[in-house]
Amino acid sequence: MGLQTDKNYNIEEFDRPSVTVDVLLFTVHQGELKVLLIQRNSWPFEGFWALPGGFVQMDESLDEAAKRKLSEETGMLGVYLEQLYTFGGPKRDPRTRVVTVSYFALVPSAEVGSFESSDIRRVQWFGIRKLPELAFDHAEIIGFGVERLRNKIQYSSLAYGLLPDRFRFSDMQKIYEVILDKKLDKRNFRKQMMSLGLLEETGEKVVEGAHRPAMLYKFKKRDLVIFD
Amino acid sequence: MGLQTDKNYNIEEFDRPSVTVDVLLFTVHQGELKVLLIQRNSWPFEGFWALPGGFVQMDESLDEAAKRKLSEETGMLGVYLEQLYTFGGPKRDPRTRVVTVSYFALVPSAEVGSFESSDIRRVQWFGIRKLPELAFDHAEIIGFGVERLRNKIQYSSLAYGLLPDRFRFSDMQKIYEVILDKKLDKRNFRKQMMSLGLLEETGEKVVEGAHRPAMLYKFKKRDLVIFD
DNA sequence: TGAATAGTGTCTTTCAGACAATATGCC
DNA sequence: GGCATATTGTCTGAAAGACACTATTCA
Repeated sequence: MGLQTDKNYNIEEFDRPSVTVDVLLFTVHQGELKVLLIQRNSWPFEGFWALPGGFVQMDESLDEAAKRKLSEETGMLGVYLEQLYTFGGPKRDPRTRVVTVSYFALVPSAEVGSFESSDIRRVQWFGIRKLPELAFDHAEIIGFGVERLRNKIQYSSLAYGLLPDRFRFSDMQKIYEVILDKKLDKRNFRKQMMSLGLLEETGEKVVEGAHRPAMLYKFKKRDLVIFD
Repeated sequence: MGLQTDKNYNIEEFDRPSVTVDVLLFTVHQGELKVLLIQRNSWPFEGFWALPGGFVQMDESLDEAAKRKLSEETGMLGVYLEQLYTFGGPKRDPRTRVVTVSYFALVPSAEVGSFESSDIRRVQWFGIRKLPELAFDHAEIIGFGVERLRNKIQYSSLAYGLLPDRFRFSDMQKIYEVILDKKLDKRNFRKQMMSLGLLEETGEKVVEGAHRPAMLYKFKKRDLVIFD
């Protein structure tokens, strides 16, 4: 999938790069870490999948641009966004020089499938081990984001963004196991999480199936420090 | 120091931001954490101090731009650079929209004073507690960089960039103490550093003054993983 | 009562932090 | 010998990791 070129496009016509934002939206669903992608419907990389994103407008901050693009392209609102890294190799976009500021976001599994796209392009979640053909350097960006996710989850209450308001301890443990790609010990995991002092019991229980019901927990405050 | 404006400058003439790089060059010198600044000699913020940096050219990567700018403005070569964060508020530069990708670099104290500027502007090190009036949002960028420095030093062999080839344990300890802004215990510090397995004795000793000479140490490999 | 998941405690090892005495060289 | 810095080890408390049994519900 070599880069395409277009003779009608004069790269010298512009003396400054374009600036875009790209958003890595992660979730854990059905035991897999997934990222949201959008299928491109125009050159370049027509038909390839890409991260939601687009040009930064002159009167909005980078954070605002990321929030806006995520909302426009996926319908997601109120998602916590964090700047990840800026990619700016001179050849990463065949149209012109494009510098992209990547962002990183997390949503609970329940949101999967709840987005509404404002245009005809397809929007879909992909397991990070089963990615389709990706446009631009988006494979690299996703790799970078996954790496960051793995690092951060160990030192922050990052899982907050991936869980619904109320959840079972086993739900939370599964999320950690999927991201870290290893089994964790139930007792040690509970000890660690509780020692952070961020969780509280709700008193509610989930009765489902032929086994002891699970207590539901929630994070103590809405204004948590989600990332370090 | 409100933002200045220039009626001759038509902000609407451009539909895309300019992209710059700014380099935070840190060192520890005489018991202080210092950052290198350059005095501006033109509008805007004429006479104010600013981080070395400038526009990214169309055919160079962001990393290359940072390296080039550092070299052009300070004469420093072969310095390890790491991308820090991208600042892109719509009002941060009164000329036009400017998105700046900040970089982070470290040099040993011995390099202080050894730079040569290729133009007339003044280049000078400032202790981070004694900063002059800064241009743009550079105070914020420096604050961000110092924060990152403090965080990283605890989990990486970051001090490598701040030390000369051979150094005493007490040199290294002083650097940690300055950055973390607290006294450390000699014995515990030595234990921790040695347990990383990155240091080795050189066999050389420094004889200077009326006391026991200190052994010189060095980092084991040139191709260290300097940052996590 | 068997199947399935929830929930709990102890022991060991490891790491961080507090803490003080001896070693070496110069004057 | 006195001074200045270098070098070294032990103890304690906290946290991480290994490890197995009991509890609850439903079929």
